[in-house]
Amino acid sequence: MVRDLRARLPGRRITGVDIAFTGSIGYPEPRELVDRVVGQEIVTISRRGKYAVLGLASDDRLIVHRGMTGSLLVRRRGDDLESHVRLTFLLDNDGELRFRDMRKFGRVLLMHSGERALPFEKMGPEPLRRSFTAARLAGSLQGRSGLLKPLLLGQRVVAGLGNIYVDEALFHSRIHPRRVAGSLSEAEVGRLHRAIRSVLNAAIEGRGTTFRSYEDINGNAGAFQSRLAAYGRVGEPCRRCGWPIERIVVGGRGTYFCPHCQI
DNA sequence: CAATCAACCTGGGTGC
DNA sequence: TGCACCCAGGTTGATT
Repeated sequence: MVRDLRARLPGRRITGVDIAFTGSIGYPEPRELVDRVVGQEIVTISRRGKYAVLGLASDDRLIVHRGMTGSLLVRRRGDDLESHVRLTFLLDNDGELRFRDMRKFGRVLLMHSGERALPFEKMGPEPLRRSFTAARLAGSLQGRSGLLKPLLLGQRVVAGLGNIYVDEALFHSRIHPRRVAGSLSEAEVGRLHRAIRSVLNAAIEGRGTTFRSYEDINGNAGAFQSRLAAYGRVGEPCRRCGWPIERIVVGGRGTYFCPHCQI
């Protein structure tokens, strides 16, 4: 999503904001956000964990989290309005950036670059950067008595993993999702580290996973769902050993795994 | 501090 | 058809 936005938005100026649901704005008050955003040029597009960051010429940053069902759409003025569009940023080229979010769990925030961005404060390393090493992962898991999967979902050990990609990473590293985090051997941590990176790289390459509502900035589905090995495949044969994939609940989240391969 | 769990929302699917 | 119930790519704040 960020790569697509980067090809379309830099250089555009925001000429207005239409707010259909104020709850989608997390900070500051809607009035202030509009005042600070209108007239500003979008200069940079970046990402931290699951947050997209739109850098404005004023050094304010628009920070977007899609929640469970959110999407950002780049449309032309007058294009048919999708359902559940909560915010619309009007652009100076007759375009629009629409924030669509059925379940209203997504948020848009505006923070100055000097301001401490709370969502980022306790976030762990970027999984695709060199600073995320197997040794660092091992150090973060060591001594932890909680379950591995909820820890990986917590964004503090490593940023950006959600329920689908955690299940996929655990499948490919052949680790049971109910393992205690601190119990992994060095070899297992190495496999997990490698699997996290390969799964994320493959999912980005596949332009995302459309299991239900994920859509890119043009409204198109991703393609990675066809390459999922565990998530959502309950009852279907494991791609490694043929045993039926099972669904259990771990940390309150639906969890798919192969009870034969994942120890 | 760490772990657990309800709460926030809307809609799709299933079974009776 | 209607209705109850379960499930869903996430995070946070209250409670153990």
